[in-house]
Amino acid sequence: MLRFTLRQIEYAVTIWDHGSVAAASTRLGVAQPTLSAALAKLEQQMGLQIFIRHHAQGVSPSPAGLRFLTEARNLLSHAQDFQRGVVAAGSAVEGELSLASFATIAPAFVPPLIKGFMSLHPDVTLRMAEGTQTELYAGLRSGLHDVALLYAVDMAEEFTFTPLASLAPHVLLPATHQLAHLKRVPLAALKEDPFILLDIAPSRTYFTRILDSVGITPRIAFASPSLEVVRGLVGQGLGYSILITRPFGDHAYAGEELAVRPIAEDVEQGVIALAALKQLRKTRLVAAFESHCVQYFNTIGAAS
Amino acid sequence: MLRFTLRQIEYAVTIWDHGSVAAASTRLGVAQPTLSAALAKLEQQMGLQIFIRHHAQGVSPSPAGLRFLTEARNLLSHAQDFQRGVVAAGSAVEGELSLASFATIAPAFVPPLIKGFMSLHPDVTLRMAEGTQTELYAGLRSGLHDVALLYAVDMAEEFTFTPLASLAPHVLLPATHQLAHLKRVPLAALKEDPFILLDIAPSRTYFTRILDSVGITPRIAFASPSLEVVRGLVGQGLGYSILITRPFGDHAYAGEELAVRPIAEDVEQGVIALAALKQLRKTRLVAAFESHCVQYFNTIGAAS
DNA sequence: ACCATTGAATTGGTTAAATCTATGCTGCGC
DNA sequence: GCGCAGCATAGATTTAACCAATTCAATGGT
Repeated sequence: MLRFTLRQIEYAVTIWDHGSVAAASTRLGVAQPTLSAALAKLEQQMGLQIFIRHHAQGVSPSPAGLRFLTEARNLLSHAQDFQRGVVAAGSAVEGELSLASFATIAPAFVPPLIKGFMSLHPDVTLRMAEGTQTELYAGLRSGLHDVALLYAVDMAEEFTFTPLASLAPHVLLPATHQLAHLKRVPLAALKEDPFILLDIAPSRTYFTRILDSVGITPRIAFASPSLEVVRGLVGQGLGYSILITRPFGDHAYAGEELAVRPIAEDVEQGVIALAALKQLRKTRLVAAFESHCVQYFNTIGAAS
Repeated sequence: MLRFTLRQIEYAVTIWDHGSVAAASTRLGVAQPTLSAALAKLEQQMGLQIFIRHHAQGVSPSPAGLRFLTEARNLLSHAQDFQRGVVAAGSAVEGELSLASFATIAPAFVPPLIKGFMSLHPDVTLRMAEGTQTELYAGLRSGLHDVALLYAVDMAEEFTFTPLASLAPHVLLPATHQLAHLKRVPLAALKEDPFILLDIAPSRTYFTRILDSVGITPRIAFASPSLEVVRGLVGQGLGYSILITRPFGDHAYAGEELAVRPIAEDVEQGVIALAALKQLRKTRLVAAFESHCVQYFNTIGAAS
């Protein structure tokens, strides 16, 4: 158990600096007896006499007290530095921000987002992570991440969601497909085609829900958790797919040309949101990042 | 003003270590609501949420809280180290001891004293100083020295004195003096000789008091604050002196032979004592040094 | 030699803080 | 769904911090 308080240390060091209890009391804004009693108690708890009292001439440190006070001042500085750091972390936009992002969202949006944010707030260190929706939620719950960039589905009560953008899914066809010449492809026309599923939670349920909404029960030929593998399979002519994420250049990894077409039907859009734990009080840093995200997605006009 | 207490820090770190308020409360020996309230207050004062509460599953640090706790643990360790140091300084025989000594006492007694003490307590650092009686008293009063080795004269109420040895003064004559052949020299026989005075406070008053006690008003031919100068003057045949300190080999600096003789009359002895400030609570180190001094002077049989 | 001044300690009473016991509330596992 | 685990709240009590007024001791000026 600690036998002293920081306040006692602060008092003792101030008395040392002023060479007098009375002078220190005005400096600290407390009454002189308060200091006198606090000092006496500190000395008693430490079992060490710190000051020699000179009647009507203040006090001066004893030899042992001098060593005590020197170390005490170190400790006090440490405490003050600590507080400065904490106050800064809570009130200024600086420190460390842990951002997690859904795997298919990350490549397109995270780089420009953090570039913009870092240029606004150069003192911020960003820590990044990717994962499935389940991992992101677990990470928020456990305090691993401050915020997560994800699709606004499976939204539990315990999180707050700030909608950032609404993205339309598109149909992905081999360039050689007979419907590839259409500006907009009706899903109904693909009813009999083999379907290639991007199989990550929650994308899996989202895409099947879309097909269900237009009355299609897909014939799932392949399923892969990798976006690029799905695109490659489509490129090989093995079926069609529905995706939201659209990498630059409509070619698969191996180079096969792909046809990317809007869906003719009116289907549910994918809403990208920034999620955070509801019970967690927002730091200024998190608030700043959140508003930067909103502003960024407004700028690129992704919200439809 | 500091916005936290060491106790709050201690509580927060313990909660972190146990991952639970309840577990930490049993560990700390306080009730669970105490911790709950203390934590809530700390978070409020810091303007920062430190822990995420998981219902029925304890708590875990938030991202910002983790940084807070890491720094907080540092501060706590610092405080604990500090306390360990202070407790050790108060209770163990180690640390620093500031010893002042009267100039004519120092050369003969301080070296063997500190040699013996250091071999008993190797962890002690000794700081030494010399001075006149006035300077020694001032040094004790101001906290410059823990203890002072001096003659027990001018003993003010504010000091404690531990008598260590009682030393008889001796007469110092030129070897060629007509009384030099006597085993014991009566001061009365020197009534008309010129007197050479060691002129340091309080030696001056001590020696004149001795002469006064045997009915002599000395004819002071010379006075010097230096022991070796006095001995040299006697060696030159310029008079006699009375001294307590007796360097090895009865020769002056320049080599003249001196006759050192006991005083025939019964005169006041010089009492060497260890003085300390009465109002200053003794540390264990000071007490150990004091008893070592007593024991050392007993051993050499200097107390008569 | 006296007296005013300075500065620490003491006293008594008040307010704020820390802590306790008892109880309520909420999600998790069986 | 029901019990259990674990944090939060409420009310009461003890403890600590603080202040105003006073006392006491030593210094310095007249």
